[in-house]
Amino acid sequence: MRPTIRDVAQQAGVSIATVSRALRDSGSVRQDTRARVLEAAEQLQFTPSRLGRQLAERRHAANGIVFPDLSGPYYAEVVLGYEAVASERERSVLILSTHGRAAAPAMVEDLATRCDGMVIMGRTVADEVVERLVARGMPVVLLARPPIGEVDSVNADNRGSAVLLGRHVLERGARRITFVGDPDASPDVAERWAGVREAASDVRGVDLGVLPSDGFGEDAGAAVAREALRHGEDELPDAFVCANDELALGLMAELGGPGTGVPDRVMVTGWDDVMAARYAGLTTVRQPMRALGGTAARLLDELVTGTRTAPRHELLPTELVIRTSTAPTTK
Amino acid sequence: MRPTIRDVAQQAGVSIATVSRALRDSGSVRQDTRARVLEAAEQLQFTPSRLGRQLAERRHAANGIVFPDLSGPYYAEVVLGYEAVASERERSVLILSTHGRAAAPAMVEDLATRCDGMVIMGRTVADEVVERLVARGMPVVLLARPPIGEVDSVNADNRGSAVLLGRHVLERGARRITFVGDPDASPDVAERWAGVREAASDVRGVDLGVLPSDGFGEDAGAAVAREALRHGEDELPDAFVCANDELALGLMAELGGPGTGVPDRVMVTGWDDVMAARYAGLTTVRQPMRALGGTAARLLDELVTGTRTAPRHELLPTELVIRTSTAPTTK
DNA sequence: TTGAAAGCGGTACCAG
DNA sequence: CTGGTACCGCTTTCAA
Repeated sequence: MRPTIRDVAQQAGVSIATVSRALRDSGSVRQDTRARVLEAAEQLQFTPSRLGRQLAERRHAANGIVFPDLSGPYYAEVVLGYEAVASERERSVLILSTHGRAAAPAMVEDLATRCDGMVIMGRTVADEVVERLVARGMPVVLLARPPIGEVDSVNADNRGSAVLLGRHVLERGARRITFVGDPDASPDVAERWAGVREAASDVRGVDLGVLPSDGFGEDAGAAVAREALRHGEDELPDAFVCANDELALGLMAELGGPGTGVPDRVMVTGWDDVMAARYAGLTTVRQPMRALGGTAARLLDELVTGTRTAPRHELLPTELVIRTSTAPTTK
Repeated sequence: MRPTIRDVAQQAGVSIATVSRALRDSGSVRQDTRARVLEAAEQLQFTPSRLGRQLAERRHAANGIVFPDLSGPYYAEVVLGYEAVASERERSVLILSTHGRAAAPAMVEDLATRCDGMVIMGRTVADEVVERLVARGMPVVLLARPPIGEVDSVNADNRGSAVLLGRHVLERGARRITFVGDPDASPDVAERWAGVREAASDVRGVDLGVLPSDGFGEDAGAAVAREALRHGEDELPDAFVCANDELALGLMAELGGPGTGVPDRVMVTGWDDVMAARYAGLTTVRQPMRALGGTAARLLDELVTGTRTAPRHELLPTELVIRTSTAPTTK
């Protein structure tokens, strides 16, 4: 059995109160008493029980983070940024991936009982679930998800970058533009679609449509491409603006390269700037993923420690990365 | 203040013992009593305190996982596989990334006080740290790290795949082979290097060397390539066998493509099969990353629940993925 | 079937 | 400076 504070007290010939004080440098303890306690603790290899301490302090010293999935480079980087800041602040990190499971709300509620505050990402649980948590006093920060009332939020500037991206393809001469990806599937995607629409509205004669994909993987992109090609080349738009890089990469692979495909017959853009995007020459938008996670951790910490009460909504800048998939067409 | 079990007891007009029994379906409680309790709990929106429960049960119902970093697709997938299995088993997941910080041992020790068992990946902390934890009775599973005594371990078959990979480039005609990556930096890499050596030892006239890279990123690969080119083309080996895909991709980008670079002048191979590898046509080795995490979670669960005591060492199969970076040379 | 009470392992207040 | 002790919120044994 692991030694308890009582064992140490006995060994050192003092009370448990003194042991507690000596070990945590709180209150005042005479030098030699402290020394005796420390020695006893050392001898017994005593480590205070986290459980006992947590109960007494009524805090977990842990934060949660809920994300839909960890696949792809995006979420992993965000979680990493979160973990780095949280552990700097002496708080452990509990992760929960919902995978779009129906039980997600229950899982999130459960997680809430194990931490002092949590970050909730994107499309994981409904707003009602978030509101219930907040109502119960749980500090919450939303990440990659539009603000809900007074709840803190951290987002990349999807809208702004989408406008820039839209203008970019318009400048390159695209007039028939198809947005690929389901805006209803994620708040981020909805913002991107809105931004592209905004850019298009500044130019007349633009033919803009949306093509909901079946998911956001490469195969979904490939499927979209095949479907588009099936309708004949004349039906092809000038540019496919995709909701993320995987879609775009799948699409590009199917459409073919320079000369007869991308970018000469049709431009393609993505979002996220994954590593493969560089190798494929994909024009895309880079997000500060680490910073998104880090900022969320910081905001949450302020909430948990009570340093701040007024809600904050952070919008982090993104960067347009122009590559060959939108190179000036030579046709 | 959140309601406690006492509030519910009072509201329902029973003792806290009865509330506990009713809520957790343990012991026997009369139907109508149970109903009263449930109603009271509902009215008060009572959720049992995890802290109280954990202390009483003396368990955390949480598992930890320690990894060096979450960058790159590899660790993220492993963690995801781990989380999926753990949460299936009703155990929360605490993550800790050491980043190679000097404080890593302390962080791991700290994590150990917050969970019932933990998975320790690769090069995060020294064997002594692991042994100390195990000696103290903490269930531990090693992941992507060679077995230590009786401690459970889960690994991909690095050695075996490395042999296959080595034979592959030999078959393709390579005789001067350079292994890129520092075998001392990670047990996985050491195994891969050993496998390549083994393959080479079966053929005579092979000139095999190792070139430690400065890290495992694309820039490290690029640096290696530049250095190699600086020595003149005659000094170039027939094949660069890289410890991972990022290295290989950085290397390839610098060496140039078909005709004058890869694969005609020099072959390149990687490890991991990241998404970009497909687009770059990189021959590589695919690991069952999700399964690595999932298996570790399963083993750990057996240890924590006491279902199994005999140590196990799992070796998961990997798959050689041949692409154009080792295409038969035409020179 | 139910209640009283003894922990679980700490923290922190209050006397001395 | 130190000790005694009342919690923190729940689980579980023991009697009734």
